[in-house]
Amino acid sequence: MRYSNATNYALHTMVHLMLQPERSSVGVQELAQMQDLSPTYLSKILTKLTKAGLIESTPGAKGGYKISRTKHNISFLDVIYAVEGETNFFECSIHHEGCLIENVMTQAEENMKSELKSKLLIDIAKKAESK
Amino acid sequence: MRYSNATNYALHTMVHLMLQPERSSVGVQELAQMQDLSPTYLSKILTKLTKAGLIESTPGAKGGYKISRTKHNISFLDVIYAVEGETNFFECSIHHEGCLIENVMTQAEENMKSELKSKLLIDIAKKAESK
DNA sequence: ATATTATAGATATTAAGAGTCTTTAATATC
DNA sequence: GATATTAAAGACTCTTAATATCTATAATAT
Repeated sequence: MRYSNATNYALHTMVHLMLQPERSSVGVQELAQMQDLSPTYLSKILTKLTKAGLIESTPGAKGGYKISRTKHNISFLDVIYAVEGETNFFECSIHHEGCLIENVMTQAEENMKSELKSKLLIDIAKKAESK
Repeated sequence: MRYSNATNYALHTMVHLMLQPERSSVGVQELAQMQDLSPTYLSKILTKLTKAGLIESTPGAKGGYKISRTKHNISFLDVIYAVEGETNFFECSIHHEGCLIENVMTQAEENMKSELKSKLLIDIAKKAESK
């Protein structure tokens, strides 16, 4: 199993937006170019981030996308959920109560997600900046 | 992202085989019926487990599949790797050295895998037995 | 009014997963 | 040795999700 490319693009975009001075707006054109993507495709991903409240969009001239002013401490998990939805890695197809296998898999998944929830984009942005 | 159904089937089959008295052979017919699968489809999955050395197969009358006599302490991760391959959840498409995002994702993935490596099928089988 | 930029919807393409069918090879039993 | 049984392998189909692309529409700044 793999995370989608979309998740990868979203994470890179978020860090890039975090690095903007004053967290000002950047157009999809520039964001797409940066990652060698078509603007229309990236905009689909960015709309998901917008709906999740992670970024804000303003149409029109001088518009674009910028980091949300209201949502702070955005984590890796926030971005993943926004792009991929809050689905589970594993679900037992044989629906018997309290499947022991599902229990183990779910526990492992939750630990991973808990870790990704504690990883904040801002920390990555700061690290990237200081390089 | 999701683990494949095949992984689910494989895990259930492994536990079932663990529960056999003397760990004797079971035919794909019975294993498939148990999970409401077609035998030919399940056999594809079982062949992967065989090649990975997790189970042993004997063709012919009274043949079937049984837990490997040589490989002990089979973990959840062993089964997952056998079925899905040892792929990574996340790979940065922009191939720059030491991508900070990839680092975070890889670390989280490794922790999860490390946990799944410590979860042994035999323990699940024992729990299931005592119910 | 015009240029710019995001959003939405329709559509096409590709890749992977899921599953079936048929043939071949190996083994046990008689 | 003949026969029945069972796994392995290969070709093939079907479905679904991801990955896009294109066009039209709505919102905003100048």
